[in-house]
Amino acid sequence: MSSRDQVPYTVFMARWEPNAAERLANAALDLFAERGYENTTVIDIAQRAGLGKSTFFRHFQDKREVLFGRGTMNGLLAEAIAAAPSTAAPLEAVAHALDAAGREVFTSARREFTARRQAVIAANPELQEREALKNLSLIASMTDALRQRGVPDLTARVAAELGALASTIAYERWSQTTAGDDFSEIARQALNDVRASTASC
Amino acid sequence: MSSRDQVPYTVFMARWEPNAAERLANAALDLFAERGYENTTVIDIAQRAGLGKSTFFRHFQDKREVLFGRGTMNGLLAEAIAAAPSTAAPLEAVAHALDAAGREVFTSARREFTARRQAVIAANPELQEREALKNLSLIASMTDALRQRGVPDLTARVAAELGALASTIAYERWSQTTAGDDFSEIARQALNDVRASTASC
DNA sequence: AGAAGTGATGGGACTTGGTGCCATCACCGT
DNA sequence: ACGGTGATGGCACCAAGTCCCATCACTTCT
Repeated sequence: MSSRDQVPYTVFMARWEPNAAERLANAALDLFAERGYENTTVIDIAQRAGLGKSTFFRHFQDKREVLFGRGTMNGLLAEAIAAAPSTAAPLEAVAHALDAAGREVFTSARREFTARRQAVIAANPELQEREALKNLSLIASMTDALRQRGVPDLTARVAAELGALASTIAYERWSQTTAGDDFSEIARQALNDVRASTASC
Repeated sequence: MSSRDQVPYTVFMARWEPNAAERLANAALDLFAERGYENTTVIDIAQRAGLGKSTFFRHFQDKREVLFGRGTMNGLLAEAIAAAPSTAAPLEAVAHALDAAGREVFTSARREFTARRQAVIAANPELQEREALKNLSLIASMTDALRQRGVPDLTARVAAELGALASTIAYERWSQTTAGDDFSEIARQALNDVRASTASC
């Protein structure tokens, strides 16, 4: 308290700096990577971000959600599917969606960040549950978007499911490549591989 | 304490009656159906089963797990896939697995119970997360079982995923039928429908 | 029969996730 | 200078989950 008065205000005033949610997310990822998810308290996260416990829960529904940020993916994929040419087959529309994901989310700039995040998730069942649910939500969004294109119900579900599988496989390959390969290309290839595999079932 | 001595022993001695886990699971399903998952305390469940909180957590890892019992499904599906004739294509082996599930798990005797359980899950996101994770685990088991039959990696994943989708769809149809339809038949039909849909993608 | 052992249970203390409420603070417009 | 607004902090509180130890019913050995 007394030492605080001797130094420039901004050094200590994390309280009113902007981007509280982003600071919290970064602090969380750092701590999870350092000591693990279970050995990190919400209070720990808030403190590292220069905030309080209350503020954490004002920005995130729960402790897990801090790793899954603003779920902008659903809308992104749905819009990309809707924007696909009306002549495109279901899986081609899904390919458009994966392309959009590569352009907007899985950019080469965020590759390292995404990898760290994924490592944390892989190390904790609680986080895997949340991720599984988010994935279900993505599939539901894609299914809806396909239905609105006039795709029959069952076909829409199958296409969305195959798209999600291709996305998962693409992500695995993308995070293993050392070079700065483009996610969109990898995803397109993965989707073709998946489509080919459906034939040999 | 004093009143306990005045009445027959067995009336109050839930403590040493057998099947503690089963009693807990039944009590939990009842209470969840009555007041909802969130309005039910672990202590409530334990009390209705005539047990204590400690005992609950000795039988189940957490509050959610009480609805997902002994995960015997993984082994069942894996064994059924392994037992399928070596000439069977991947999806045919998966069909064998769904058949086994219909014979051992989704029996007409358990239809009502399964329906109540599913209604409770559908009403709560926390439980949906757990179910999503269990489903991932099932898919992983089936994928492994297929790989051990010599099925290539990607094909195994696709087949397992399509099988899981067929299973979900079959379950939806099965729980909607008023008659005592056989799950195995419905599942076989659902798998055929899914396979047909993959063609029109 | 009595003693010792075994396994399931009960219960309380404790940590943590999560909610609710209210006072406080910085900033903005009047 | 004044009041309004929105973000924050802190506290009290409940429930989930962990730990530890005493207790109890039942078994086995002496």
